[in-house]
Amino acid sequence: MTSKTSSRARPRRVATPPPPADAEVEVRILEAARRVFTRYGTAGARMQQIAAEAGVNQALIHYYFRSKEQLAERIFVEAIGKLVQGLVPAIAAEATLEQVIERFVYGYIDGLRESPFIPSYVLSESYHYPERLEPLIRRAFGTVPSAIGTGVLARVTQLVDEAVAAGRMRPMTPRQLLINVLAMVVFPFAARPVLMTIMGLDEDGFDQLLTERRATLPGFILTAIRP
Amino acid sequence: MTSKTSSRARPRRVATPPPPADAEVEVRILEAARRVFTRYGTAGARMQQIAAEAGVNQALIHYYFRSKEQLAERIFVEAIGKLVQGLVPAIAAEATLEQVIERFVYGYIDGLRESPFIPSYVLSESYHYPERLEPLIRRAFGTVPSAIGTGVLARVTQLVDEAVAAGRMRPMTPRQLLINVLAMVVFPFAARPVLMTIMGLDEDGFDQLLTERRATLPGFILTAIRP
DNA sequence: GTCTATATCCAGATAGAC
DNA sequence: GTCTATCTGGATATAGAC
Repeated sequence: MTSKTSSRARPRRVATPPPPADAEVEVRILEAARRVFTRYGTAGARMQQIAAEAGVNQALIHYYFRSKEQLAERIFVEAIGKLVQGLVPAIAAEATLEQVIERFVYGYIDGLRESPFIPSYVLSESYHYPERLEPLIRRAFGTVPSAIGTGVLARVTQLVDEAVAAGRMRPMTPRQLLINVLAMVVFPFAARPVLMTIMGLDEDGFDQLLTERRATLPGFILTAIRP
Repeated sequence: MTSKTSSRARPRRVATPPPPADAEVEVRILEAARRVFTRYGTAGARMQQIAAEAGVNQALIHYYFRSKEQLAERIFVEAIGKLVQGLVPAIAAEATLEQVIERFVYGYIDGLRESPFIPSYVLSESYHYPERLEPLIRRAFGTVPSAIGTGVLARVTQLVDEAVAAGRMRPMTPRQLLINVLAMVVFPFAARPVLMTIMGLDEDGFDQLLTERRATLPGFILTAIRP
């Protein structure tokens, strides 16, 4: 359906090494698309702006990526990947619940500070196109999306059971714990503009708030799960 | 600037009692607009769909609300109002920190369950049009936005000081506590589609999760602040 | 106030020269 | 591969009859 000698000018995307330096333009477009889509969302993004920021013209974007929709999907899948990648390794590590929580909080906050717009973008897109969510996640990870959740939850359950059995933790449903931790780490990023506005913070002020947060959040959570 | 005998056909909006039954169409449009804007966001919303859902034609929307932008602002301000209204009364009440937290969690979760899309909508719009946020909040409350935050924070500080002095709580910056509570209450709504997808939940399953959450969250928070 | 018809604009996408 | 020029559709907004 795609690899025939199509009469349309479309670059083949096959399992061969990428062209030497050819990729440069494509990369510039992708970077620009990342900026524009994450900032304005799929519906608000303009191909013209992507073209301008990439230093090319609109036609070239269509040459490389066919349509706005395909480009948008690509960026979204990428972003979802980033979000989940930060979650899984910390949780998979061989450690106690307390260590996992602490490492996750530190690691995820640090990771998000480097891409602070990802949470807002992903949540917003997921909300506006929920029906796309499942197939896109499936494409990103080659598995049913709920399998990710199930996998993570299974591991959290294991850690919780262990901690409860050892008397270090009071009983608690793993999924609520997971949501609590996720919420406290991700929410400040997702609500950033609102928090900045009602708290009267500028960029630096917000950054300080995050630093303070990183230092105090693990303690808060670990206290909350004590027996 | 608005009340002169303008030659343009635009309904006057003055401080007089609303017309008897005339308002019906306007209300239908507003309700439709609320549904469409909150669901698709300003950029994704279509005037045609609002017209269809209101059972009128596009021209009539422009007759009442002049432009898409003005209508969008109206809906957004309304939504912000709902979000903040749910926050302030619980916090203003004469009670201890523990009581305030418990009441707030119950009240806010219950409130959001009735308008479950408000958080996603407000966060998404705030992210995509951050520069509009301050004037809009100012218009909605007739005060500088940060005054809201400052007011809330002042009250939380008071409650925290009191609880710490009484030895019921370990020291903690009020703003981090506020963010923690807000995060845990709001995040599940804001991340609803993502959570449903990766946890493999349908509407009912998610509803159950919220019920479970309502029951367990106050305990989690109150444990976290213990000395 | 409410409608139909239409103007206007703008964005995504394509054609085709180089 | 990359460009300019252009097509086409769709969306907001207006004109004007009723």
